[in-house]
This record gives sequence, C-alpha cells and structure tokens, in this order.
Amino acid sequence: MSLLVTDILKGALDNCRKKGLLEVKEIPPVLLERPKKDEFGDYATNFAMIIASKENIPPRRVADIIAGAIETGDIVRKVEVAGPGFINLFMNKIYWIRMLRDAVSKGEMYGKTDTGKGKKVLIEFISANPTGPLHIGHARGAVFGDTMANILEAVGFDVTREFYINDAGSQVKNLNESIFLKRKEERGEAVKWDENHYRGEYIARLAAGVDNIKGEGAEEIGEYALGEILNWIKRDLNDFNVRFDNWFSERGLYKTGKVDKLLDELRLKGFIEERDGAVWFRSIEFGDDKNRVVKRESGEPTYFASDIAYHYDKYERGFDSLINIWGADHHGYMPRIMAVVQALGHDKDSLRVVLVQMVTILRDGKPVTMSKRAGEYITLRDVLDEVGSDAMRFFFMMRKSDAQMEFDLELAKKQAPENPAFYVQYAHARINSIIEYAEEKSLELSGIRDADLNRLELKEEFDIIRFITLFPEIIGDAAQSLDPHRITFYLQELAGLFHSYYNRNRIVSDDIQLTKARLYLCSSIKVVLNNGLTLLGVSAPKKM
RNA sequence: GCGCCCAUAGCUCAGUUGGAUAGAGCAUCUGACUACGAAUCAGAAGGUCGGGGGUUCGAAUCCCUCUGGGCGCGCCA
Repeated sequence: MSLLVTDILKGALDNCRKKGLLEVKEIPPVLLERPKKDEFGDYATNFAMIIASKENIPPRRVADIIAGAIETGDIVRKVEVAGPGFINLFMNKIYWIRMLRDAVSKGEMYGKTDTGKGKKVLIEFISANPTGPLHIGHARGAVFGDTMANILEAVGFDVTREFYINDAGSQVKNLNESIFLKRKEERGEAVKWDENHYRGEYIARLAAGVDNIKGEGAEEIGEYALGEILNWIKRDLNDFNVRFDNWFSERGLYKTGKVDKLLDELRLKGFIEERDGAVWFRSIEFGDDKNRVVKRESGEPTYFASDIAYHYDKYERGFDSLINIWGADHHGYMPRIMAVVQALGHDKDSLRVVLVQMVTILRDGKPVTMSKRAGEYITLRDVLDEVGSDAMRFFFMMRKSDAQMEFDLELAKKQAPENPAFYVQYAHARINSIIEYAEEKSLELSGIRDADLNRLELKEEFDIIRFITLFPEIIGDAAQSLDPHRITFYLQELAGLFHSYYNRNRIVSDDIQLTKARLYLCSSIKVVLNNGLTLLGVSAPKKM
C-alpha cells in the first residue's frame, strides 16, 4: 500500500521534469523510510539527496523543488523538507483509516504479497546424517528453514522444502559397526570402540531392536537402523511443526547413475583432473583455495561427488533459486559448492547459503556441556519435551542466524512476561478475550465492520495503525534478506503497543460507537499477531 | 599460519542494508487493579556502538588494521 506513496513521489518528480525544474537523467528507486520520530513525518525519503549528488545541485534545493510539486489534499496533509534534504510526508487521518480497513478486510491474507511472482525456490535444510537423533543445532536450522519457507511463500514464491538424506558413505558404515559392537559388548565380548563410532544411548536402543528383524547381515541391519532413525527424525520434526515437501535420498543419486554422469559432464568441461590416483574437481578455478577430491584412490566417491549431482538435480527440476541452510561449522564447504554452481553454468547468485551459528543451552544460567566422544548431546527432542514447540521456535527466531546464541531453558519455560514468546501469545489471547466479552455484553456490538473509525483519535491509536501498516514491509524485508527474526521482533513490539494501549484506555465502554471503533483496531492487531505467529510456526492461542 | 562469523546499556540482544538526538527485554529502584485477562502497564536509571585509522554532506552500518571470543582448514559428512 505504501506503493501509493511512492507513486505520489514519482509523480511529483515527473512533474518537476516536465516543467524543466529538474533535469534528472535517471530516477533512482524511491526508498521510503518510516521515521522513528513523529516530527519527521509518516514517510520520509532521501532520494532528493541521491539525485543531488548525481546532478551536482545542493540537496536542500532539490528537496525543496520536489516537495513543492507534491500535491496535498485527502491523502497527504503536509510536506516538509528537513535536515540535509529529507522530504517528510505527513499523511491525513483518512489515509490511515483506509489502511486499517485494508488490513482487517484482508484477514489471514494481510501481509502477503505476490512479489515472488510464483518463482520456484528450493530451500534445503537440516539434511542431517541419519545416524542419530536430531540435536539442538539441527533444531535451530529446522526452525530457520521452516520459518523462512513460510515467509517466502507469503511473498509469493513457489517454495519446496527439502531434506537431503545423507544415507550413503562412511557415516552409515560407522553406524552399522557401532550397532554390531554394541551387540557384542552386550553379549559380554570385549570390543574396541574408536572415535568414528557412535556412542549415544540410542545405539543400545537400535541394537536391542535388531533381534526383531529378519536376517542379521550388515545390509539388513543397516536398512533397519536407517529406517528407524529416519522415523525418529520425522516424528521429532512433526511434533516441532516443521514440514517438508520432499525427502531426497543421497543413495538414490548413485542408484540412478547420476553421480558418474555428472562427473563425466564436468570432465568434458575440463573441470576434472586426476592426480595421486584420485579424481579431483578443479574448484580452484572458481576461487576455492584448493581442488577437491570427488573420487578417492580406492575408487569410492566422496560426499562432495554426490553433492555435485544433487545440486545439478535441483536445477534440473526447474528451481532457479536455491537456498541451503547449513550449520556454521560447514562454512569451509561453501567455496566448493559455489564453484559447482558456476561450473554447472549457473549464476552464483542462484544459490544462497545461510550459515546458522551454534547454540549453547543454558540451564540455571550455566552452559550445558556436550561431549561428542561420549555421544552425549542435547537432542531436539529433549528441549522440545521440556519447553514445548511454541517457545522453542520463538526463541530460535529471536536471533539473527549469523550470531551464536544462548538458549535459556528456564526462561523459555516461564509462563511470565519476561518470556517474550508468552508475552506475544498473551496479547493475542487477551484481545480475543476482550472481543468475546464485548459480544456477550452487547448484541449491538456483533458487527464491528461498520464501525465509524473516525472515532479513533488518540495518538497511540494511530501509532498502532501505522505500525500495523508496516507488517507487509517487514515480511518483504525478512524475505529479501533471509532474516526471519525480524518478524519476531516486530511482533514483540506490536504486542507491547497493544498492552500499553489497553492499560491506558478502556476498550469496551458505554459509548457503543467508540467501543466498536476500538474493537476494530484491536481486531487488526489480532489479525497481525495471528498472521505473524503463523509465519513463525507458533500457535496464536485464544485462551491460555 | 590461512579463512568465515561475532563484539552495541550490568545481562541477553535489535538496529529497516549509509540517514536525523543509538533502541528493546531482563535485572535494579519508584509507582498503578472494587470495570474489558496485573500472565499487564507507567516512570527512573543505565552507552567512548571492542581500540585506532580511512571513505563522505552523514558511519553502529562500508574499507584497512589491531585486540578478544567462536568455528573451520580431510581422499570425513
């Protein structure tokens, strides 16, 4: 809707050009800001300053000329030039009331746009080895990926969520061995564990289950264990409200011969070389600091080899925009995968890799230690059972992906205002309760659609409306910069505005018309809280 | 040694991609319920944006450098 405002500015600029007041060879994109301070208006733009620097005219003068060409009336109340050359627009009440009606009438659709134009996007996340339960680091990636996918869908992309199952390679072999060893150990035989083996308690669980399967060959046990673990993973994710459209098997790439096919293709393009008995991909040609092995001396392909085929397959399926979400410890892998993208003939911007940083779990204010060697790590399931999906998801979305985070178990569990997840959900429940109260109290209130919104006149009411109108922009920003945490912060602020408004003002009163208008405003807040929480995969409870 | 990420209030963190006087929450003090959910709100206090240079009308934001922390640097995944 702020498009309307950009149109006004563009129109003014056009006028200046026609009248010969400004030359303006090229119109810069009009970036609208929402100033924090009231004195700077409802919308502000700095584009007069941008033009000025290109045309060599003092910025204030350019701003004055453009400002003079902006028509005031129903929509724009006042135009001011301020500071070094900002153009500040002050909007009329009628404009805000229209925006408010727009939000409420759109309901669940409010905030959604079609800027993505149905473009196909593949978002790959978690992609854990199916050699054990998901841990807390996976949980952060899971929330990030799922939320990001929700956001991209909201702005009109055709999103596919994919889990790449690393069910080939040596890790799986290690898993099988671990189960074998565990069984031996339980029979009282002496066994020798090495650092490649998995030692978590779930190995015992798997070992115990082996008795129930047919055959005890390595293959049968491997199949059984992978299937079992994958089921755990799926169940955890389901309870965590994380959805996938596709589970893509690494082994499938070998079965269909795609890995060899791709290596041949790259060989034809001259990106493959043989050295020291191994086969290498010349990633160095695309800025990697060394070439990478795709086939070992033993003839076995590496993980990287199948990953090449995997990414080729993504493009082949018609996705021209790929997003990979990785744990930050994989950052060293990035140059080689970017090299693959380019070697396959794609623009390097077509793949965006988001590195999600590490998580430290705090209990009683102290970090919980994990020992990979002893197989001790905190699983997604542990935390899910302890704090619940809503708080867990909300907490993970309170940090930007590239910052390490601390996850405070006690805080997440607290049913109190210092728990931000609770605070936002509470605002939603509270509004719901007020609306119910009003409906019970008076039948006349049943329809708030025809409320006379001119009855809204408090500054804080219009602050809320302005903030509501920000929502679509926030989603757009989050989508563009792959920063889902912006939604979380926005919701906290909106909840705060509401709580404050509620405490200062009576919503339901004897003044029926005013009550209706205020309920209308509250319902808009409810719409946005609901839509925002839904994007985060967090419930918007009517009661708590 | 090389590379990536981080450093903002006592603590945990935002900061709309270079804008105007740097913001929240928690913790700490002081206040507010015989009316719609006090699971809430109002107020106070809290800062050399890690240090130092540079780029320009303008820097927490971009560049260089130093310091401190995390993570990588395999014919593992």
